[in-house]
Order: sequence, then structure tokens, then C-alpha cells
Amino acid sequence: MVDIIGTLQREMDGLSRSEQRIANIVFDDRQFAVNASIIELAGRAEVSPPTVTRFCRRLGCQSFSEFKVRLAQSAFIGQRYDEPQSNASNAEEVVQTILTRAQSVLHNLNDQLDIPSIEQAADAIANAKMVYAFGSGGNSSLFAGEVQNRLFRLGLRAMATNDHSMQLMTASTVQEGDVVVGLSISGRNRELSRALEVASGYGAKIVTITKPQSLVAEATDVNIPIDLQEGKDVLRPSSARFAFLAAIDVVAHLVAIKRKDLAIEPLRRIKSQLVTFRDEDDSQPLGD
Amino acid sequence: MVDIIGTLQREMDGLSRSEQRIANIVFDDRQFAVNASIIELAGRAEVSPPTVTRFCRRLGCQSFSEFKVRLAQSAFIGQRYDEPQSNASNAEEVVQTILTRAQSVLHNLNDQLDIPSIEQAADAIANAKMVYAFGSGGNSSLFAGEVQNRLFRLGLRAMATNDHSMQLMTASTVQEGDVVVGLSISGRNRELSRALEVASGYGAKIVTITKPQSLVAEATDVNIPIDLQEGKDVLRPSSARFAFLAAIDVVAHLVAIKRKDLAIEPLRRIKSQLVTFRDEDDSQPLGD
DNA sequence: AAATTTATGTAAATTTTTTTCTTGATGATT
DNA sequence: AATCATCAAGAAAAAAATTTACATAAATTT
Repeated sequence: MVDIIGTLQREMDGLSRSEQRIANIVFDDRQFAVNASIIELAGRAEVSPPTVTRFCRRLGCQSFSEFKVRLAQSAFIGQRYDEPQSNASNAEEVVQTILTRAQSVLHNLNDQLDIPSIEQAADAIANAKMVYAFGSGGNSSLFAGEVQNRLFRLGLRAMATNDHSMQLMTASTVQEGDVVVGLSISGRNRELSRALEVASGYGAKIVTITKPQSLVAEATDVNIPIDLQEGKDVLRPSSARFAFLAAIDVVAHLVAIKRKDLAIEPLRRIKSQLVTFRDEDDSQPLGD
Repeated sequence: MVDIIGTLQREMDGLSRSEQRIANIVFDDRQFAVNASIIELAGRAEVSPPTVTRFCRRLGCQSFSEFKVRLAQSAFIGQRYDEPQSNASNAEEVVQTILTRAQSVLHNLNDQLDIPSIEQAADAIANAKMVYAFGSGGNSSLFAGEVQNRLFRLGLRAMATNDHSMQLMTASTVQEGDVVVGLSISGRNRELSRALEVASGYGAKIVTITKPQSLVAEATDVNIPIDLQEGKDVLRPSSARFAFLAAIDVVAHLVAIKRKDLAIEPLRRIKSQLVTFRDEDDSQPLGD
């Protein structure tokens, strides 16, 4: 299943002028594009229907209707992927901006995520004796916490630290078979990189999620690269968080699959504790 | 956004025999149904094309192609919602699944977010003397941390706690003008609800992000309702997190706008500390 | 059992989409 | 600068898909 919007963005340069006009309409108003007939779409793009057909073919679709189906399947609602410099001032606009940006980050991530490194990371973690998650500075400490939160449920021993000194000390105690997960948005966390090197020296496997070619990425056995520019608006919360959380989700989910039989029992136990302790509804997610 | 598969399941009884044959094919082989022409679909169901058209109309679609589009839209999500474990076994599919789900959660959130309550929450927080963020249990404690992480940057005094006893004790110390932010996915956190009531009794304003009509939502001055069902797959990470983080983002961003002049200086200070302490690149998000 | 409603197919009409063919533009080569 | 090749894009025709209108069969009600 290929992501048609991603394909379109990639192919954008190779399109002729008329085809780019069509593409822009598709980007701007997916709602319309999905529901329009070839004639309506052609009309709005001020091109002829055959041009639309050719446009679809160029994107690897066999027909216009196949294109529409694929477009409909790419469930992304983000209206515009280019950063609209936000001068959002009322709540409604802020909601739109934040949600669109979050979706757009996830969308970019889709093209960017490096499958082989994710597989390797999940493999290493699934077989780890102990997993340490290191991250500091608000965002990355949150990620580290999230790694722990995800993994302990799967019956793995996991511990998160956001304290540089603790990271360094912990790194000195690792054993063969342990995995250290290093998290950094910028990749410029010198203390983290030092801790990872120490842990590596003592035989731990180092998995990171960070900016490629960065300091932290260097100190790594497996890096899952994430490279997203943040906008300039200092007031705007950083949306890289969504990307990191999604990446952690993906790895955790893969670990869960790999550990399936090992993971079910701890999950069942956690759940039964929560349910008997709190209330009878068991359709809730694990852990509030 | 209407879920055509859900509609179909509900309407099943009201369908004629021929129409049920069509419905079964749609259920059994969505892949086929989404890509087939009306003639192919009619052929496979052994009915005539007009019967298919009538079938689409009965489901509230204006035409066959509208039906296909709606099916395609729900098919993608549906496949993954229905049988996530069987489907997602390799890394690529897991990536698709997680990202699609996250996006679809954000999409739902867009329809669901209650603007007035967000405005009120942001107002209360922007003018708070002190903000406490309470949440427990992995996910919500992460949210509480996030609230703190967002707000202290804006020059607000903020403190997050995930410890029930601490929440209760803290609640006893609040003063007029303080805001307590309560976070819970399920809304069934009895200890949290008690702590909120205590804090309310001592004059704090209570803001929550939680499921509407829930225990926690009751104990509230302003609730931002979030109500998302989680899938059944216990192995699958809960994607409600994306919704909560987005909601927190929105509120924090609004607070930032409301406090603009007050917020710029703390942000500048944090940034200059980080930059001089760490390195020269100042295009990075605040706090790794 | 007759009358009425409902379901469904056939055939025609309409709409949509694709193919074919032509024109005009652009650019490289002599 | 003239010629040729290539490509983009539309017009018109052809094909395909879809819908409408109508007719008949089946089911249900009276």
C-alpha cells in the first residue's frame, strides 16, 4: 500500500505545469479532489480531462478512479503541508494549526522512517536483559519516560533516567545483553553521548532516536534517524514530539509483536490488577 | 466523517436479499469492492448494476462512486482497526498502522475539541498564580509532566505530580488564584477526583482534560472533553496519547499567546542559557 | 385470491472516462 | 536560422461506466 500523497510530493518536480496545477488542487482541497469527477477536477485546474488521466498514470495509478480510491485511502486530512506561518490568535485557529502541523509531522515521518533501523532496534530491545532509556531536557526526558512506560508492560525490565549524573553512573553498571536507548531531538546532547559511549564500552547495545549525523547518532549501534525542522515561532510548542512518540510507538509495537507470547501474560496481570483495583470496565487503555 | 462500514452493519437488517449479497462481498473483500467497477461488483454479487446503485443510495450515498470513496476512506482505517495484529506483522505495516491511527485520532479530535472550554482553560491558566498538574498511571503522568514542561517556559509557576498522596497533600495547600489541571484518559481515577475536590474546596480553579461525564469531569470547573475509544488489541500502544498531547499543545499555545509579553522574556532566558551552555546553534527547539 | 407494495432486471439514456489524433511549443542539432 | 525531435495538452471520437425509466416478478397485505 503506497501513500499517494507522499508519491505526489516526491514526483512534484517531474510534473508538467498543468499537472502541477492539478496537484495543487489535490493538496489544497483533498475533500474536493476525492469527490470530484474527472471533468470537475479538470475544470477547476483549467486543464482538459485527458491531462488529468495522464496525471494519474504518472503517479502510478492505472485509472482516474484508482487514483481517487488511493487518495481517499490516504487518510491524511492535513490541508496544507507547507508551514503556514502561524499568526493564529483565536482558539479555533490554534486548534487548526496545531493539529495540521502534528499531522504534517506524522506525514513527513512516514517518508522518513528508516525501516531497517527500526527492525534492528526492535530486535535488540525485544531480546534485551535490561533496557535503560536516557533523555534529558523536557522533551527527551518525556520520551525516555515513554520508552519505559511502553516496555515494562511487555515484561521487559526498563528504567528511564533524565538525570545526567545518573545516566553516567547507570552507564557504568550495564552488562552484556543490556540495551541503552538514547533520545535527543537535536542530537547535540554531549552528556548523553558520553553516557552512551561509556555504556557501549561496558558491552551494552546502543539504540538511539535522534538527528542523523549528530553527536548522539555517532555514539550508536542502531540509530533511528529523525530530522525535522522546527518552525521559527518561539511560542509554538515543538511538534517534533509527535514524531518521536510515533517512532517510539512503532518500535514498542514491533517489540510487542516479537515478544508476543512473553508479553501477553504481563499485560494480562497489569490489566487484572487495574480492573479489580479500580473498577469493572476493562475496555480502557492500560494505565490511565 | 461518517463511517460507512458502521452504517452498513447497522442497516444490514433493512436490506433486501440482493443488497445483503452485495454487503457481504463488501465485508468479505473490501479490497475488491473498493477497486471494482459497478459492473464487476454487481457481477460478483450476481445482481444487476442498478441494484448496486440502489444499495449505495440506501446507505446514504448519492452515487456509486461516492460509496466507493467512503468505503475507501473507512476501509483503510477499518482494516487496521479490525484486525491489527494479523495485518501488522512487519515493520512497514506497523509504521503505516501507527501513523495512520495517530493521524486519524488527530482528525477525530478536530471535530471533537470544544473551543469554548479550551478558551476558558487557557484563560484560567494564563492568569494563574501557580499551576499544579495531576495525572497518574503512565500515560496521564506523562501528560502532567508535559503540562509542566510547557508552562514553566512561559514564566508560569508549574509543578506536576503523579503521586496520589502528593496530589492530595498538594491539593490541601493550594491558594485562591491557583489552577489545578487534572488529566485522565478514562476519567475513572477516583484518587485524582478526590484531590481535585479538595483543591476546589480550598479555592483553586480546576481544569481537566478527560472523558466527558466521567468521575474526573464531574469534579471540574472547566473540562476539555476528550472521548476516544481505544481498539481491542492489548498489544497496541494507546493512541489517545496523541490526542491529549495535541490538546495540551493547543492550550499551552493559547496561554503563550495570552501571556505574550510575559512569556517572551523567560523563553529568551532559557534559550540563552541553553545556547551558551551547550552550543551555538539556536535554531533548535527549546529543551531537548 | 386479489390488490398492493416491494424488489429486481432490461434496455435506453446519460454521464464519465479513455483513446486517438492533431496542433503548437520548446529545444537541440546541424 | 532552418530542420527535426520531443513533449505537452486539447479536441473529438470511442468506449466504458453509471444512472434512469420502465416493466415484470416476487412478496406481502388485505
